[in-house]
Amino acid sequence: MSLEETLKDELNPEQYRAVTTTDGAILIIAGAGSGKTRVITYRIANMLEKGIPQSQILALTFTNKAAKEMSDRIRKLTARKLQNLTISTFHAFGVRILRQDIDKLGWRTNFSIYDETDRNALIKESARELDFTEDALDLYKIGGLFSDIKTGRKDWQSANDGYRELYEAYQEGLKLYNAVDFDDLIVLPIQLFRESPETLQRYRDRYRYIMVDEFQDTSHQQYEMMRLLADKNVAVVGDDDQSIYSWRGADYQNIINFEKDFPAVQEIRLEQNYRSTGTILAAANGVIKHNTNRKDKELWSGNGDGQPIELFMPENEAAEADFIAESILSISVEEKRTYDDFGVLMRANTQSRPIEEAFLENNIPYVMSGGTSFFERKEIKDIISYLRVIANHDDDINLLRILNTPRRGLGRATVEKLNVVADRMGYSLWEAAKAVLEAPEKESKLTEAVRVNLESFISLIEAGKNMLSGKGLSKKVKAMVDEINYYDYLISDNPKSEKAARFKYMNIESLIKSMELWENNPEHEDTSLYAYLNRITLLSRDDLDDGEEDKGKVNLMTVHASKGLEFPVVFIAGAEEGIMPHARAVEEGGDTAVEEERRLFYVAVTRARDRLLISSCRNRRRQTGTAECEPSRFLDEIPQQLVKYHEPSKELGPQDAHEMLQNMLKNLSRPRVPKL
DNA sequence: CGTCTCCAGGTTTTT
DNA sequence: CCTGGAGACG
Repeated sequence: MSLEETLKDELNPEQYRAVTTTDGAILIIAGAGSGKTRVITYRIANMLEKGIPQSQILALTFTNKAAKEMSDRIRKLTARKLQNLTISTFHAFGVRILRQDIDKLGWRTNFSIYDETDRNALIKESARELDFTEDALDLYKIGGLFSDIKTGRKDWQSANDGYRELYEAYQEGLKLYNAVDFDDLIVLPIQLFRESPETLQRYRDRYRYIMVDEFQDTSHQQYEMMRLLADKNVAVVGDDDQSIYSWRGADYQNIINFEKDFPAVQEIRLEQNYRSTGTILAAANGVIKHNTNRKDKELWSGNGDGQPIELFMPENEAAEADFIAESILSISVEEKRTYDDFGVLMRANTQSRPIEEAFLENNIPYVMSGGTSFFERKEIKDIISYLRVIANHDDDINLLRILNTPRRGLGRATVEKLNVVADRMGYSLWEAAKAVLEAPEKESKLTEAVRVNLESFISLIEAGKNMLSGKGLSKKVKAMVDEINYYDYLISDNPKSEKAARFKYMNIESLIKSMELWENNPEHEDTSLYAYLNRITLLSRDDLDDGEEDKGKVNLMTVHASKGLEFPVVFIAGAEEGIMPHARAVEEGGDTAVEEERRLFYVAVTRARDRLLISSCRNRRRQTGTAECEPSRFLDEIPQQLVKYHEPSKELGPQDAHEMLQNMLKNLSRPRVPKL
């Protein structure tokens, strides 16, 4: 069947129009489950089929996961190699631009990208230099303020002016260390485009067709970046009801801006839901209509009613976790489902622990996506820091991190000495270290031991230049990890538990493993250290390329991470006041925040295809002990006839439940994990 | 001068 | 639980 026939066959009239309208500006309002991903992928496949070169197409997404999913699907659909097609997150696209052209803004192209941890370290460092009083330092708040300032969400006002000097020091630090932060990945390309029209024109000439997914989640800055790039063929896809990133600057008013900036825009609305049962959809509609500030629309479904939504009220989070594990085991048998048919959604990463424990106990394979990123782990950050410093010697923040990790006798006093030189000369620490070592003995004032240690550190980093080009990055990294005796360091650093040390070492091994997979993937042409680092900073753990390993496992994730995904069976864990809506959001943001929390709940509900199970604990452990919980207000907004309540099964303690499960397991013939 | 040990405090969501 | 900081110790 030709693609044309496939399109006619598989798409409804609106979808068909969205797919085949390739020229001009298009706004696609796509409700949950309305086949949005399908429309986007078919649209791109169709463009390729029509002979538009891959290189002219740019698709911008919000998460790496979405980008990956999109290119996987297009690859399947077209059976082509997609070497020149650009499907990327806004941030990754920003990196790409900066890697090419950041020299025009005064950085060097081997710049480092600072994540939250690095940024905090830099703020702390800057504060120290300015003699900021320690108690005035709430890094969380200051980081947020700096981000708001940088992206133009806030101006300096009397209330904030106290931090102005610190902000300027922070900015100077970034430049001195040849580093940029996450906001810069969007802000600097815009600045570049403004200051260098030729550069902008180059990109405009190249990307003739632009598409933006999850448009409701774009920030003003991201919108601006898109607007500058877009010539006339630009399609944006979004759903105001699924806008859940306003805390990060997302503003679905961009939809209105879009209509203003591209007056000839055609609007296409996709309101038929293909995903969920009528019951689930009715619940979702019932909830979302409590929001006042939205485009009025109602999704409809041709699917049957399906089963009622099931609501459980477990005693506490451990019982909740047991309930989820138990249900997965029984449903997978009764309905012959594989583990990857299940999605377990939660509001916050903190909820994952008991659930993971229950999965482990019951031998349920699972993947946890998002969450404390793999790359935030100390041991991983340490190794990556080495790589960053090898790529960019002037990266003080990462240099400070590894200078004495593992211990090599270069402590506070040495750093202080180097800092003095660095400050006086306007050097980075690396330059300062080199200068101090080259200076005559008297000048340097370093003890002989320190001198030797510093020299060997420097030659270690310089030896790393063999990673900059050529092949076998993973091998070289492994050799370096051995060379610095990182495993011994882990053991001495975790004296209580050799197990912990080994676990951390295994994390490093899986990092190296993923590196190996990455460099052996024929689609990745550039496998230099730079290319690797570019990619890594913007990734979270679930983006790690571990091949097919994640297939056939239960999906555990935050609601935020679940956007754009669907599962035949969905659990929503922790549907309690204080969690959903989150107490913090209610405190800080009032009604608007509750509306966003409601959209979040709406997103969670609409992930489900066939079955939706919601649990609301009656008690939950807090830092300070156990607190009683009330069911989430959103539960009351689900029409009651759709819900089947389950009384808490008090008599069945964890012990009994465990026994019951063991019995069940014995009776099962093994292969529940699907063959790949 | 560097390292070790103990203690407090912390997490909403992500690039 | 895990990280980071302060202060004691070698």
